[in-house]
Amino acid sequence: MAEQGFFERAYDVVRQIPEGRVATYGQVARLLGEPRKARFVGFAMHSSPGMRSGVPCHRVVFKDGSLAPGFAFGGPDAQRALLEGEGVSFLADGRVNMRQCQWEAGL
DNA sequence: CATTTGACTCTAT
DNA sequence: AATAGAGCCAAAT
Repeated sequence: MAEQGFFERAYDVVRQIPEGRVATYGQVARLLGEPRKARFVGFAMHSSPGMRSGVPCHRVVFKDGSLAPGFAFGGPDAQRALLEGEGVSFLADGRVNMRQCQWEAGL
């Protein structure tokens, strides 16, 4: 089963994100070996079947720890509640505490 | 087959 | 420090 596309590979990486942890689009893209395709990672999420397929797109955030305002699965507000439910820490700015919850592949 | 677009990121001002 | 603009590359039309 080779890669059916960049998207499928992106889902595979995002799917490996443990609970209570978040990853940036760029980081996921880097794990794929293509740090320049950060845009496609997010693009893949939008086009992806969603968490229904086991792709926790809500665990994927910007490098700043912020989300995609208006494009989140129901609003960044919902994502905050969801991540908090997984044990992710949040800042007063409404951004994920990357320093504490950014997923580190291979660690 | 060529053009447009897009959940990003970096660099410059 | 914050804001603005350009770059990137693959998939969809």
